[in-house]
Amino acid sequence: MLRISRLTDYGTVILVYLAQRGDRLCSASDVAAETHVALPTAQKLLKVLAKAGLVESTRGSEGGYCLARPPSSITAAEIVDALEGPVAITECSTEASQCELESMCHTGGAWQRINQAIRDALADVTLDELDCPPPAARTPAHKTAGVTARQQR
Amino acid sequence: MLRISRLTDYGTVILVYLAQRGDRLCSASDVAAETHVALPTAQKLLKVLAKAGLVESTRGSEGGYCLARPPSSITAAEIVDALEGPVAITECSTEASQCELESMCHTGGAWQRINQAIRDALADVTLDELDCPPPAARTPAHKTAGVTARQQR
DNA sequence: CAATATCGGACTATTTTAGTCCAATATGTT
DNA sequence: AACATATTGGACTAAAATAGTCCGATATTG
Repeated sequence: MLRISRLTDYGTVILVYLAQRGDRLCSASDVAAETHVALPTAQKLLKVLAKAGLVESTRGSEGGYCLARPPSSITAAEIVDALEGPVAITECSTEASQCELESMCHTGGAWQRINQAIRDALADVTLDELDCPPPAARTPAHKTAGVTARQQR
Repeated sequence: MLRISRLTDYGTVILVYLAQRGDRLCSASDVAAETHVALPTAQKLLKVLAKAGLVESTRGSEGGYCLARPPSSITAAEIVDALEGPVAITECSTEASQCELESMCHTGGAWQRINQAIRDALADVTLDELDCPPPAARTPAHKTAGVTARQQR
């Protein structure tokens, strides 16, 4: 259905939470408790985010995670890239793969354009914008105004 | 990885082929042979596309499929909608679902905006634009210029 | 009436995604 | 120095979405 994975969704919530905490370190347990993401899942996500360089980790007692950069410099595109790999609408956008079977593959350029447009849209939103529902302005004409779902398990 | 499903990819190829054929009827076997999509899969896709109103079907001997509307009036958004349901980046964009757990769901408005941007990008591309690599103009600055992959089975 | 082709649904297999767990390592405290 | 706490890394299982297949029914043409 052309959606981001649940893990990416959870990961975003976690990042938003870390953004709210500022520079203070948060253990994985803290994050899980506050965001209502299952602990093992939160641990997994924090590991991935750390490897991607979006959060920094401190080991040992009193250790924990915090954002590696200010929230205004982290974009949705980076988050998606970190959690589910580079955006690639069509299959061959990433790998060479066995295409061009007799050059009958007429679809191509346009999907690349769409892909780029999506990337642009993602790059345009930063973490601090994800923090809170829009400041009453922006684009108020949305039909399905429900808030993002999130379930415990 | 935020990609369209393979079926949607195949479906697009099929629609492009039908567009090239103009008003002439094509049997599912024809389509499968020409597009190199497995026959049962092509049948399935054509059924879905017919139900969505993108193609018209004629039964009986000498029957087949053809586009229901001119290619310039069919957008990528419609194709995606038909083949994998409405675009909904986040889980609750579609159903009410059990969200707002203690109103700690701060992520919301921004994803809706991203979702809308993606829809706009999809709505901006029509079937005849998907037909062929871009007419040398548009946005020539794309890095990954590979053509979309498609494999037999 | 026979041949061809869509229609509609059910069904299986495959792949991707979620989620869990455990041993190892690092840091601070007693 | 030893212990408690917390990250790290990888492997592993379970669940769900996606792909792909098949069959009987229906409609149309010759």
